Amino acid sequence: MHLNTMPGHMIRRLHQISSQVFQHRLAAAGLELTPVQFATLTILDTHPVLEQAQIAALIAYDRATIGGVIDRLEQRGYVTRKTSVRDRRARDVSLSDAGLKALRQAEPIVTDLQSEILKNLTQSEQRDLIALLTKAVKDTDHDA
Amino acid sequence: MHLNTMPGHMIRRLHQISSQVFQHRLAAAGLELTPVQFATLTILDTHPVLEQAQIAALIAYDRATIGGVIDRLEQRGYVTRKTSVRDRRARDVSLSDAGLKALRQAEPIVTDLQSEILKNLTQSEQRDLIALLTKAVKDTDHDA
DNA sequence: TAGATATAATATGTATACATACTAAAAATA
DNA sequence: TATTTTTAGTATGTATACATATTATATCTA
Repeated sequence: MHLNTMPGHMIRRLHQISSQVFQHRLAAAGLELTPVQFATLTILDTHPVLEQAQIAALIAYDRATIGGVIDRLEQRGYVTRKTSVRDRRARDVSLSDAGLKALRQAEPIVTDLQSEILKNLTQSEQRDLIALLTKAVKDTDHDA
Repeated sequence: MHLNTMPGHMIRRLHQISSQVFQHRLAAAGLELTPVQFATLTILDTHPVLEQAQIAALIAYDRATIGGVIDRLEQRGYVTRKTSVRDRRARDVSLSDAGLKALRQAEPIVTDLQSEILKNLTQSEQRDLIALLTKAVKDTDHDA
């Protein structure tokens, strides 16, 4: 059994590299945002108010995990959370001014670091990989 | 900022799909092995004895994480661990009979599930993706 | 509309994943 | 060889990641 021929193994390793580059680059810029936290802030930037379940759906996440992510973002003052008037089970989450500021600081760094994740590939290969990843992830149903 | 054009985000999502397919397929077969546990057993299958640091290096892992993985594999009787005679800091890890048996049961399922992870891609696209992943992960130094 | 079903979020438990600090032991070097 | 540096593993703390169970609230349906 050769791990290096198994996409699952290679995907795990690239994900690992990706997370590390992200964390290190942001830390080097004095920011402390995880990839998931960044994704959450990004989604909230284009949707003024979202319930946690909607955030989970938009960035393809588990509801339980998102709860913790929002907890930490709220503690740091990056998002606000209040019970929805429409549905008292739901919590309306919004980006705060501080959250927007952090997001704007992070954006150029995150854009920049993408090519570092794929620095072993040529520009053309990077485009190919992104296209393949996009198609691979395209939502038919991997869960069915 | 569009998450869907960022390799980091797409890689995270594909990794997520990959982990879920792995977990569900193995559970459906009555086996409870995580991707990392499987990778560890696989490496030990081709190396009779390995120190934890060597395992970490071979499957590209953190030493602290591997410690926990080995703990759980040892608890379940899949590996044995004893202090190295050559270096009293190190622990020699080996596959047990039970571990080998679990590995042999898991192997065909894991081989099988790889194509399910990439089921949105054609055979040719799957090959292209694996080639690109291999090159992307190729060890120059992402950590430097 | 009452009872069944579904859903939003939380709580709990397990397993990565990694940084940092720590201990013990080995290796390097002055 | 004494001292410094490095290394192997563990401990601790934070943050995903997800399964399962629970609670509160909506929604569906008989």
